[in-house]
Amino acid sequence: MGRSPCCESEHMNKGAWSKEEDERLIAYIKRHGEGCWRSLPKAAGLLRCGKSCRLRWINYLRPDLKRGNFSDEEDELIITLHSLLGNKWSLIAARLPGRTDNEIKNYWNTHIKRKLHARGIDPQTHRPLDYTSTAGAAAAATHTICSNANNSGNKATPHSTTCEELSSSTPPPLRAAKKRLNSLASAVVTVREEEESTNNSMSSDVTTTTTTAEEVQVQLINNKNGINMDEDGDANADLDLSLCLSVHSPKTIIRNNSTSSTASTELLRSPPPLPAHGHHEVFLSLGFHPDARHACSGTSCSAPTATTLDLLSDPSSHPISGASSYWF
DNA sequence: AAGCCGGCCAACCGCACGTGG
DNA sequence: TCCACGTGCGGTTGGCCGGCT
Repeated sequence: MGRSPCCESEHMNKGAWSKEEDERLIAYIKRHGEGCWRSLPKAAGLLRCGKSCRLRWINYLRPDLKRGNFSDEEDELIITLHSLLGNKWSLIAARLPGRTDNEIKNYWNTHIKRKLHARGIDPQTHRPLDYTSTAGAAAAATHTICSNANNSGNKATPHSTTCEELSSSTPPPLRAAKKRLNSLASAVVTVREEEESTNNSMSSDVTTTTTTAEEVQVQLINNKNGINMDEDGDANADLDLSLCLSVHSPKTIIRNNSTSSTASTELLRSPPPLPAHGHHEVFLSLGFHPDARHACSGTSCSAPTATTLDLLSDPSSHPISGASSYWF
C-alpha cells in the first residue's frame, strides 16, 4: 500500500496553475531555494500540495528549462538512451540539459514511438517490427523485460508474465544490487591517474580489479546492502553476480546509435580508446546469469539476462589525467 | 457554424525508496 | 527492526486546441 495522498485537504487548488500562483512559487524558491516541498505551499501562501508545487517548478518554471522543439540530435540521443535504459525517463532526462523527464516521456509517446514505427522499429525492444522468434529475439525481449522489471510502475505489460517470473526468481541480493547500482548511477564518475588510496564512502564498496582503459571489471564487496559480488561469475550460483564497466566517449555513443538494441552490444564489444581528457560515458551491466560476465567482457552482450541498468555520467567536466583507476 | 476527433502536454495519482526517529 | 515522513518516479488522465467533415 502506498501512502495516503499528500493533498487530501479540501481547500487545495488543483488543475492548471494561475499566473499569480506561478509568481508566488518562483518568488519563494528564489528567496529560499528548492526543498521542503511539503511545507513550501504554506510558507509561500499557496493553496497547493507540495507535490504539485514541485512538479510545477521542475517541469515548467525552472529557469534552466529549454523550450521549443527537440532537435534531431536530441531525438537520436533519446532513442539511444531508451534502448539502453528503457522507460527510465529521469535518467534519460539527466542526459538532456534543459529537458524534463515528463517532457521526454510525453515526447516519446507522441513523436518518437511513431517515428520508430515508421522506421519499422519496435519502440519497446528497439528491434525490427518483423523480428521473429529467433534466439536473438528472445534474448532481446529478455533484455527489455529485465530493464522494465526494475521500473517502479509495475503495470502489466504484454510481457508481464515473463517479467514476473524473472522478478520472482531474482534472488534478494540481486534486487539489492539493482538498488545499489541505481544509486551508483547517479554518482559522479571520475577517472584519475592518482589518488588511488583516496577513499570516499563508495570506495569501501567498490574495488576495481583491473584498470585498463578499455574495460574495467568491478567487484562489489561487503557493501552496506550485504551484497557479495563475485568476479568469477560462477556458473552454478545464481547469487554470483558480475559487473562490468566499459568506458566510452560520448561521440562513440552517437556514432554507434543503432536502431536496435545491439547498440550497447557494439559498444561493449569494442570500446574505443579513452581520450586523454574529457568525461566518459560508463555503462553498467549487471548479470545474474552465468553468461552475463562473459557477455559483458567480450563476445556478446545479448546474453539472456544481461541487464543494462543505468547510465553513469557526469555532464560537468572532470579533469582526467589518465585512466589508471576508477571509482565512483 | 457546429460537432467530432485525435494529438498534445500539464498535471495528477499511486507507489517505491531513502532516511531518521 | 519498525514506522512515519518526505521525496521522486513512471504511468495515466483530462482539458485544450487545431483539423476535418
